[in-house]
Amino acid sequence: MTTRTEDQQGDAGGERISDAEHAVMEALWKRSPQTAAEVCETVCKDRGWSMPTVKTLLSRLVQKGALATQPDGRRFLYTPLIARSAYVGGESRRLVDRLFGGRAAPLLAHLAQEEALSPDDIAEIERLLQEMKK
Amino acid sequence: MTTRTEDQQGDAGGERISDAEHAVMEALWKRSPQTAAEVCETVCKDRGWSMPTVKTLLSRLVQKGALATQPDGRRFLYTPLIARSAYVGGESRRLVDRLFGGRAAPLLAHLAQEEALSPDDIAEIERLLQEMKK
DNA sequence: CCATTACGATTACACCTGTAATCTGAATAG
DNA sequence: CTATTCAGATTACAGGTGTAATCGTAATGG
Repeated sequence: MTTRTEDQQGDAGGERISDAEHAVMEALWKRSPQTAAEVCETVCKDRGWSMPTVKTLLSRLVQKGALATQPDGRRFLYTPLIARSAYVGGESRRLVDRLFGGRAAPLLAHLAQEEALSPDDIAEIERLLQEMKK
Repeated sequence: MTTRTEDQQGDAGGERISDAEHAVMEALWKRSPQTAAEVCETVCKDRGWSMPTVKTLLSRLVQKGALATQPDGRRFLYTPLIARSAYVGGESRRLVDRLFGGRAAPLLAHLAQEEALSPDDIAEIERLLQEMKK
């Protein structure tokens, strides 16, 4: 059973994580726990956000069960509840299911056509395949 | 330059195509041109939609520049303006950029871990890589 | 003890999306 | 010529998303 109909990108809570929220998650996957201010430090630059925006996103992520909060005096420390690999795996599967009927090979073909594959990528993929076959 | 900052999934119009809209596009990529009724024939079953829903999606897609209309008596014939390969390529690139820093190899690794790669897939990917190296 | 700060919580609000019902005008049946 | 039908257009409306301002409260400086 390679194709899975039900989507479920990260389990924990099962709620979908939006694009903006994802940026916040990335910051916390890179390092955690962090305070809201620290997260902002990381993402506000890149995305042109202000603190309130980050606060909102953090709250929504907590609601969605994607982050845990741990009180630290007057503030919160935020920690991811879903692993990056779970999220990434889920999103990848979603794409492959939606666009390629669940088959990864056509995806690779497209990436190749789009020149998204460098020679290094090709070498690395071959290495991966070798390992997989073992 | 493997990583592209600007997103641009299908060019024509540049507007993003939503999930529901994508289902309609698929029907028209499979065969075109088609009338709204014909499209509904294809998708209403699968998605549990009614005609009005399909009409709305078709209209939005026309607005977004993803579909062309060609009057046929009282009704319209709809034809995709963006190629499926362009859409699929764009979406794939978006995912790879967003989650894997633009590198395809880690994506493959994840698909492998998630067991989304069958032995057939692996064989086919190897074949693709061989061709690419030529 | 009081004024200011620094947080998280609440509220805001416009746009997008999913999902339709209703309107309007033209073709067609009688 | 008129009533019905059928197509696209307009409107609807709740929930999600991006992006924030404001509120309430607890700590902190003086």
